[in-house]
Amino acid sequence: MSGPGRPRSEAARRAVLLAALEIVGESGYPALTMEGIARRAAVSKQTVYRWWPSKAAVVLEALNEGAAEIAPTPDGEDLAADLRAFLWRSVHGARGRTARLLVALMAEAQLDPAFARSFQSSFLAQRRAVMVEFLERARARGEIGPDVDLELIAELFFGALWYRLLAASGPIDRNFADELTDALLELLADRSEHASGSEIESILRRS
Amino acid sequence: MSGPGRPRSEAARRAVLLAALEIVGESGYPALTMEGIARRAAVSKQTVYRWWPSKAAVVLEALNEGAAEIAPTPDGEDLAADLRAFLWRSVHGARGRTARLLVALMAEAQLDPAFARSFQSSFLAQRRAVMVEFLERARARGEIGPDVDLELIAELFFGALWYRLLAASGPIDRNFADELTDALLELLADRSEHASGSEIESILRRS
DNA sequence: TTATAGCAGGACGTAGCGTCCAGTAATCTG
DNA sequence: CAGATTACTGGACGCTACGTCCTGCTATAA
Repeated sequence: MSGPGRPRSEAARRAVLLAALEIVGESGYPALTMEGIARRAAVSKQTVYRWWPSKAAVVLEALNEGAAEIAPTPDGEDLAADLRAFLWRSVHGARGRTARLLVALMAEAQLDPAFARSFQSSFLAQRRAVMVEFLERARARGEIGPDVDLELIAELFFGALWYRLLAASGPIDRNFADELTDALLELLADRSEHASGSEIESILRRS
Repeated sequence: MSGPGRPRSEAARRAVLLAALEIVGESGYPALTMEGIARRAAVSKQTVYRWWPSKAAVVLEALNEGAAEIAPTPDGEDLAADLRAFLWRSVHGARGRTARLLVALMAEAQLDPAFARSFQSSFLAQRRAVMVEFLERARARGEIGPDVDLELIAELFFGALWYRLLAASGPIDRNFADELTDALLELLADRSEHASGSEIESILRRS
């Protein structure tokens, strides 16, 4: 398939990703530099710039590389149990070493518009989509009413999770996941009279 | 009051804060540097380092300077209306120029542990506390049941707001504030049987 | 008047930035 | 095999900001 010319070195690619992870693990993300990556990977600086525009791009690829084995979400027949499992998996996957990478990438996305686009589309939006699809399957089984905004539910969850990560407002543990599960289940229990009543009220109040 | 020696120059202080805001406004936060601040403020670099440890600290002080006139939250007798007003005020205050400052500071907090501490304690925790106190006053009036975790409510709100800011997942407008208001009101409507049932379930499920 | 603290102006070495070049290495096409 | 094409190395480049230091001057309190 690939045209003429020397093919890209897979060894160099892996060495770069590994070096980046090692440096972050040992010295923290702020200490990561393109020069340092090239040195540690024993690779020319030119090669690094050839394939990645910034250190954040390197880290994002390393992260996606490791997170390739995301097992699909198992759906049962009990929304409460399924959601609890789903949220716990998500919360559990945002701890320790991974947590440090996540917050660093989110920070970088705020400072680098080009990286922001790839991070938002190739990571954040993906995660939201997975959750929304999970909820839509439950709705198809009749476990969620038609009047609940599933996008909003997903945003409440990821918002709370990211807030804990970024604001260090509390532990990211099983209890946190359970509290969120209970709250979201309450919102998913579509008591339509109350819900539509509330919407009408808000419309009136706005005028 | 102050001991001997030349007093701190208020003119220099204001010049530094103003210069920082101007540079951010014109060229964006990433273009802000300590050297640039000193140049623009026509102030010695030494003076800047004398009073602020980092550019983020300068911006945080400038932000707090401008946000000094935060009017106290008016409590009425209707939780729904009060909460709607409260959330809208908060959402409205996180837009435009201020939004750019906020995301930059949050980003910096992830990369600079020393700044993270001051940002979390002197800003994020403050905002949460104001909201929790607002909710506690409503609870004291009997508008919120005793079994609702007000800290969690506040975290859901700020989480969603910050997520919109950082992930650019949607517009930060009146409709967004209203959706959040409706969702939180639903959670604040303490239907205790349902809630405690859910908690018991979660305890059983954990064992 | 003297001690004390703040400010201006500039110099310093360090380090990463992002780009460029010349030379070498690996692969496809004819 | 020969030539075209692309990738990788190694080093160099100017640039900019970093954070610290020094000298001399200025403004206030005791």
